[in-house]
Amino acid sequence: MKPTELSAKPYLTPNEVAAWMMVSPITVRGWAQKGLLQAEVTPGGHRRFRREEVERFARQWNPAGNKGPMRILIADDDPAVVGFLKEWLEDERFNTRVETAFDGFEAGLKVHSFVPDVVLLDVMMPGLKGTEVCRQIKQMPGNADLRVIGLTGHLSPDTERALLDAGAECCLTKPVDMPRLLQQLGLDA
Amino acid sequence: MKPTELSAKPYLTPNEVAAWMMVSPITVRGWAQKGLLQAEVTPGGHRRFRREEVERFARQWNPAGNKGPMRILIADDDPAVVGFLKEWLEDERFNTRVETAFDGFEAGLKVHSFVPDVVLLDVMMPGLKGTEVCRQIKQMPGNADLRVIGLTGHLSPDTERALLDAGAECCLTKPVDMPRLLQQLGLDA
DNA sequence: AAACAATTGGGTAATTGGGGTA
DNA sequence: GATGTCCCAATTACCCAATTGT
Repeated sequence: MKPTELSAKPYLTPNEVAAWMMVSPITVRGWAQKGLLQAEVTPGGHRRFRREEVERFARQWNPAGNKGPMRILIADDDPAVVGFLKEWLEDERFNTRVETAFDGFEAGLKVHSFVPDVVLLDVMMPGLKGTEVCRQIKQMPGNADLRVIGLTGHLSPDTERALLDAGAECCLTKPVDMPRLLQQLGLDA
Repeated sequence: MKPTELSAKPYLTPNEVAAWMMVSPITVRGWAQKGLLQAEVTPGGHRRFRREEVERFARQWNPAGNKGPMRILIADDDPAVVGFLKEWLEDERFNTRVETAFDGFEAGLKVHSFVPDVVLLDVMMPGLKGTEVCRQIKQMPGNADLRVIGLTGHLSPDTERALLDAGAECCLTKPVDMPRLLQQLGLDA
């Protein structure tokens, strides 16, 4: 029997995480205790880390020197809009990773699990206030650099100002002018 | 052998239990030897574990923590309901930490940032489908043990069944019968 | 039925893990 | 903020013979 098919196990021990992150096991323990890194617990009280969670954590603590694909989260309740944007943005010419959210809850979850660089946010999603969402994102420690681009059908000067005040980078109208969006994202180079 | 038709078989082998509990088979053997985990025995002396028994054993060590306050996230767009629940649940007699979310996005964020043991979820929040939210929570790595208790004004058998299927623990009607809720949470002991 | 690979049990030694504190 | 150390419990590795499933 092969003792270590490390890539096969769906979970990692603290030691394995420590080795991967090039830190001491004690540090990993600290992360877990502070809730920064989510852990499962064996009946005996030892921690086990799911691979996905470790990867998420690694991404989160990385963005300092980040290279790699631009991570884009599209949050809109209209599947047509989402599909359209996703189609454009996943073009092979760009170096992007695209994730979608069709309601506010999913968007909130994925801000943490996907750790996007940019959020394309429908500011008129049912049950949500775009400005509030924007403010909440920016308010979270570590998310200050997360870019937010608002999308809306009817853009009044008031709502736009409110959005920008809340920390949004800009606000575009639907239907989306893709060249404009690509330029804003910096994908037109 | 097939990957895992875990939910089909009535009993589990030591290896399967080990994978489930994120532990090595040897550890499972240890649990069985100490009598912590009850086992059947084949004619040849190999152990077989009944599903119910393994679940019992797993829950014995996990449920809402043997240590620390119970972390409760209240997700409801009605400030009156939230305030009422928060007031009750923060009673000093209980060992609780209560956090609130007034829309789906905030709820999604706080599932990760607050890391609740239980979510009290208004299943009729604007822009949200309670069953979807529930499913998304359960689907996330590490959140399998997160309890979800639905709250709704009008509880139809259909919506209740859908919620339970999605992984909710139960569904209560508003106005909330607090003794009932406390009992469900396990705070009435 | 017979062969074969994978799994399991038993026992002991070695390693790892958690918590608290420096 | 990350790490070292101590104590003690939980988990794992390694030995080989027996059982299981195909």
